[in-house]
Parts: sequence; structure tokens; C-alpha cells
Amino acid sequence: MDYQALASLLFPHLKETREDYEKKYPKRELKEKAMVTRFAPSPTGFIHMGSLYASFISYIFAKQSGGVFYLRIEDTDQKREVENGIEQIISDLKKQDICFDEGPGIGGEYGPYIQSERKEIYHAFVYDLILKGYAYPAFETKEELEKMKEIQAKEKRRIGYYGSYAKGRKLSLEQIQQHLENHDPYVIRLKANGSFDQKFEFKDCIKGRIMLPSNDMDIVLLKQDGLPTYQFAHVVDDYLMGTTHVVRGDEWLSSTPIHLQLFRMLGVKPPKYAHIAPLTKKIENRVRKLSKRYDKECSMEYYQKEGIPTMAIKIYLATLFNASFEDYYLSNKDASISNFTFTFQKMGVGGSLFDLTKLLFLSKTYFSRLTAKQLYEELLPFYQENDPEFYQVLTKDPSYTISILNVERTGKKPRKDFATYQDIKKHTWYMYDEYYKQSTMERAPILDSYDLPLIKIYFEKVYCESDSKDVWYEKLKEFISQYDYAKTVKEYLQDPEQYHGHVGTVCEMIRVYLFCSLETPDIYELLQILTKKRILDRIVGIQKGKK
RNA sequence: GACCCGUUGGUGAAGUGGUUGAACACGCCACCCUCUCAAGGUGGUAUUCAUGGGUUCGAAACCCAUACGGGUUACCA
Repeated sequence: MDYQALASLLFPHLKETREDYEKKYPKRELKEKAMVTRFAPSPTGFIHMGSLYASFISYIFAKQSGGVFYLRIEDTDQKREVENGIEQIISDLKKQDICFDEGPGIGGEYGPYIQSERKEIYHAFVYDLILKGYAYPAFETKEELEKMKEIQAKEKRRIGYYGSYAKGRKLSLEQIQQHLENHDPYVIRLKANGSFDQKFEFKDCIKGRIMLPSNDMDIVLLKQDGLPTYQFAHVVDDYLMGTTHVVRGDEWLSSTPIHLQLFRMLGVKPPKYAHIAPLTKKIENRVRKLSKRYDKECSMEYYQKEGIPTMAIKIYLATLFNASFEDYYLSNKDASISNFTFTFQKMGVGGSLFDLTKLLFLSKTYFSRLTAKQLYEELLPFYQENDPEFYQVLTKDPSYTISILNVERTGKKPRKDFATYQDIKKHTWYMYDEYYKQSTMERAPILDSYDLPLIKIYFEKVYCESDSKDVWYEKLKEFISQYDYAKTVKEYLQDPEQYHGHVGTVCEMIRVYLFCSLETPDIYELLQILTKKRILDRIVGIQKGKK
């Protein structure tokens, strides 16, 4: 076969050659250990947890090695493409705070970063493979291929286009020419040079040594529409774009021999592969991959609606990635993802169950480490978008809101009662008169045994805003003991008959009357923030309401 | 069917042949602290590393088989 003639026959109008492209995209000049990684999604909709996980890992490695992280859009299957798919991906990444150095929209030296715009590049490389005798056109129709598979299944042979089934291999130049003149549709296939019985070994960064049969399938390189398949686009792009590490789902593991074979045929060094196991979910003892369609916690939208901070997701993914990150994070108050050294070795090989409870725990820890001001600034966008009414209330007096967020935050053991932005409203609404007024009477769990006049007297006559916490507490106990309430719970329990209740009972009344809730943080701090005037206003309000 | 990969408590896991009588963390339970809650503290939570064989003085770790789970076997990625 005259490969030169074949190549010219198939690509008569090729403008640039493989060599031209190699000149155009020279090797990257980076530090020795710098890693070049990428996130290469198809524009088929929202980014989900699984792809976020993969992109997060890639991003981390590029950053911690001083390398490059880029975004490449794999839109070679135009049937699956979704409208605004690319914009969606870019905005999702932005929301998750993952910035790429190169990619659609921001450009870069190695673009275009959208595969459908790289058609000529793939053609140049196919041309090159044809010249070397590693690729050829095949004219089978879908029906013919289906029939072939049926026969193979019936005869219990391996299914696929290989060996003697690869009829296209045997076509002469004249036959090919004839097909082309008839305008028969065709694909370009790889002329595989492996054998199924021949095992070969490669090293995966995560899974270690892997033995697989070498590839003997004449897979499709270029589809009928002239666009490449994933297999081929991956090899060409990651070569030209200088990717050093390909992080992808382990569903790709079995096709790695194809990719390595292609790199060898092109005579270039392949990237290192890191195949990550999928995030899974257990449903009635069945484990399955986290699914975009069925699992709410798979979509980023869920986290935005719930108000789970991006950082919490990242911290959780980081612990899944390298479990030792969790130890580091929990034992260091100033821990940050960028200061921790992640490795592929420390990553688990099996699929992990996605644990929302643990994510929320980490989220609580994250929130507890923010200053009140930081927290304030972080939660504003959430309420602005999801609860404009509360947003108005929050921002009316920022320093007031910050003082509320600061309750029991500055000590050695800050409170951990916020796991989501939503929790903040749940735990602070009663500090805002707008909300307090609406719900005092309906929502507050006021019991008949409560003594409003007593509380009123206390605040009018005894309570003093300038008292320290200790003085405040002592004075409170002293006061209630005059009205047959025990100063301590212990005292009360020794002789319950003798008392109406104890200091806890009184605190409960204050809580319910002033904060409409049985559960609040430290009362002293809340009273301080509320001020005596507003305390009395609230009490008078309840009295009026009763009448 | 064939070919791969995986399997340590409810969960994430540490562990690479000998202080492992299996760390640490989440969850759960109990107690302590305490004006409630949230935290925090202390302890409990795997008759033992999917099962069965082997190798070895010694195995969760190495080998083999089986079971189970996952993946691939597309002109989808």
C-alpha cells in the first residue's frame, strides 16, 4: 500500500501538518516537577460532585507543584451537547472557586480549548498516522457492524472490530478510491498493533501496577462527521497541550492500553495517568455511583440552595482525596488546603461512599473558625439570592449583625451550631425585632407556669447592662432566691417541694419570653446585644399581647 | 460471556510481614461539664481486616481460588 497516496487521497486539502502544529505549540517551559493538569468535561449540563472531585484534584496538583491547570471542552459528540453547556461549566467552576489558567474565554498559548474548533489539528495527526501505516479508512455501515457483533456474540468470540473482522484493513487503494468516488461515508480507524493474549503493564498513579491485554481493536479515530472520538482527541490534545498528569474516572482504565498505544505510534511520551474511583452511595445495601439524576447531593445546585459553603465541600473532598488531610485540618486552626501536601499515593483505590453528615460536620468546623466579620461577608450573597427579606434585616445594621454572629465565637471553644447559611437564620432570627414581633405569641413555647411579672421586675429593678457576666449571674441568683427559686439545680433537687424552680427555670423563662426559643446561646451575651431598653420593650409587648 | 479494578466497624480510613490486644475522624450510645442548646471532656461501639486454602517461626498485609461490588467490551465521553 502506498500510504502517501492514501493520505493525500483522504486529506487533499490539509493546510498544516503535524510538524507545523508541533512548532506552533512548543513544549512548555516549566519547573522540573511542575504538573500540567486539566479538567476536560463534555458540555452536557451542570457540573456534578464526581466531576468536581476530579477537577479539584487536578487543580490542587497543578497549584501545589507550580504548574498549570487548564479547562478543555470535549464537545466531539454533538448529539449530547446542551445549550449554553460551556457557559454553564465555566460558571459552575467559578462558583466552586476553581480557577483555570487557560481555557475557553480566557485563552492561552495552547488553544483553542474547545475540541470542535480543533478539527484540522486532529486531521493533521490522522494524516501522520496514515503515512506511517497506523490508520486507514473503513466503510462499514452501522448495520454491517451490528451484524458482525451479532455473529461474534453467537460464536462466543470477543466483540469488536479487530483481527480478521477488520475488513477495512484489506481494502486496496483502488477500492478505497472507488468508495470515495461513490461518496460512501467512512470513518478512520486505528490499525492496532497489539494482541489480546499479550499482556502489558503500566503504572497508574493511584492504583499502582496494572496488567492489561494490549490493544488489538481497530477503534475509530475520526468519526463520519470528521470529528475525533474521545480516544483520539485525548491523545492529540494532551500531547500538544503538554499535560503531564491525566486525572480521570476509573471507567477509563480499561481503555488506557489504547491511549498508550496511540502515544507510542505518534512517538511521544504519554502523560501519567491517575484513575480515581467513583463517589458512591448506598441504597438499601446496594452501592452505586453517585448519580446526577437520582441523588440530590450530586448536584451543586443542592449545596447552593441549602447554603452549604463551597469551602466545606472542598474540605470534604480534600479529606476524601487524602484522609490525612482531615487530621491536619482538625488539629490546626489555621489549616488551609493550599498548605497541605497531597499525594496520589495517599488516595484510596476503592470507591468511597459520599457522606453528607461528615461534610456538614466539617462545614460546622469551618464556620466556627471564621471571624464574625468574615462570616457576615460570606453569608450575604446567599441571603441576597435566596431570602431578600432577611438580607434586608441583616444588612440594616451590619455591626449589630456581626455582634450577634460573634456570640461565643471568640473563646477557645467557639460554638459550632452553623453548618449551613440557612442555619444562621434559624439561630438568630429572634434577635431582630421584625421577626421577633411577628412570632412571639404564636411560636414561643410559653408555659402557664412562667412568671412574666417576675421577669419584668428582674429586668426593671435588678438587671444592669454594665455588670460583668459573673456579677450578672450572681445578682440573678440572688434575686430569684427571694422568690422561692433555688440558686442551683443541685439545691433544687435536694428539696424540689420547697421551690417553684431553679435558676435554670428562670433562664428558660427569659429565653422563651425574649428569644421565643428553648435553645439559645449564652443568655448574658444575647441580653447585652439586645440592650435593656429593647428587653423591656419586648416584655411590655408580651403583656399587651396577653391582654 | 470475556477482560480489568476493588473488598479493613454504620461511614471515611491508618496500615507495605513482627509494641495491631487494628490508629485517627464522622456517626451512634453513656457519663462529665452546664441556665437551655451547640460545643468541649471521658469512656463505649470490629470476639478481627469478604470467605476458604496456602507461603512463613509469624499475615489485615505475600500467593491462589471463590463470593460480592464496580468498570470496560459505542462512529458517548
